Amino acid sequence: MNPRTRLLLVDDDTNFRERLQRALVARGAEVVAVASAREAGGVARTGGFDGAIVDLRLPGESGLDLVAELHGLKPGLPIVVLTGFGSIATALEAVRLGARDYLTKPADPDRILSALRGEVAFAASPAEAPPGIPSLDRVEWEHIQRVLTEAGGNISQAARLLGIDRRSLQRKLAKHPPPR
Amino acid sequence: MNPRTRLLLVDDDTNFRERLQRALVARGAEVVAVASAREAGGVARTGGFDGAIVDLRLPGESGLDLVAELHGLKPGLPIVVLTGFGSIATALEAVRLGARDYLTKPADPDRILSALRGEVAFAASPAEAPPGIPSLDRVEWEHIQRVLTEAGGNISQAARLLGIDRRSLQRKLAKHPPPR
DNA sequence: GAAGCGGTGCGGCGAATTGTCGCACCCCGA
DNA sequence: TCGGGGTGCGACAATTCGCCGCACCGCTTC
Repeated sequence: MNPRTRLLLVDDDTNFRERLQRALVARGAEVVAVASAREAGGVARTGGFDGAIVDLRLPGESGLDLVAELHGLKPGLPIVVLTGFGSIATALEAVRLGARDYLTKPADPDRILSALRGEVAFAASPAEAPPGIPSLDRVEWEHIQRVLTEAGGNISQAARLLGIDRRSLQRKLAKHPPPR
Repeated sequence: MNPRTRLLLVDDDTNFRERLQRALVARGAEVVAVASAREAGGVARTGGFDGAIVDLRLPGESGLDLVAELHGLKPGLPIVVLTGFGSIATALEAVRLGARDYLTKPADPDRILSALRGEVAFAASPAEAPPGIPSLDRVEWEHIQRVLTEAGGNISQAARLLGIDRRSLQRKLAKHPPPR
């Protein structure tokens, strides 16, 4: 990440995009941030980028298509896909289309950078890290966190998305600091 | 799937393995089923297989290692990875190691076969199928199903794994036919 | 500036769910 | 035949949830 890496950031969530852009710039990268696949296609054609960060849920065109497009433009380009809460199917699809890695959204900037560098970060140990079976509370908690992030921290909206009462969400958040 | 396809099935769960084997045989395949990575490595070396189905959580060696081994033995071999409840990270890792697809475990035999054939089944539409945000109930229910399968239908054990009371699990199962 | 709108925190209360204990029954290996 | 473990189910108290309502705030629009 040294000679002024140029990155293309594509995400329609303004807040998230700007925060991530700042974080990446702070780490020494040059970041071109756009909000749509259309814009991304345009600027990608102009400049030589060293990597791309693509949100999967984009207005209009799917991020998946953008991945394919970017990959076609410059086959070796490291692309990482970001998404609010991903499915295994779309993750595999993204990789098949040329993405290098696939991260879920409350994503650590350092994690993103190392993914772009190709450090899979996880394959360190040959044996799989046995995840154990997550408790019900655990799963619930993680899902709440994902949706909350997805909703941009908006509790009311998150509650609607989760199909529970806002009050209940508040209580869950208040009690549940870390279920484990 | 015509001229007597030979498949290698690797899963340590006897019940699940035999059920799946029967289902595959019923669909016209010849199936060699083994319970461990060690056995799998042995028989894989002997016979010409047309595909392999590998459980990720195997006793001792990880299914991931087995995937790599099988892939090394015969690079073109279609391998699908099965797992009780998978993570995106391990799914990507499995594909990197040579697996063709990655399915979570209450898996439809037909789905497995089409995955082996390379029909990604999902990539039909270029645009992503927007999964929407799963409700809390939905997520809970799906997780319960996974764990229940993992426990081989043993309600008491599943309840322990989920960290809830057996009685509660019973009630959830009784009420929740399909939360949606 | 004053509505109007949507978000947040919080109290309260009846209804629904959960945790727990107990009991009866079954299957299976010692 | 006994003991261990699984299953279904009833009962009851303890929680939690759904659903009001209220107060307060920031923002956009008249």
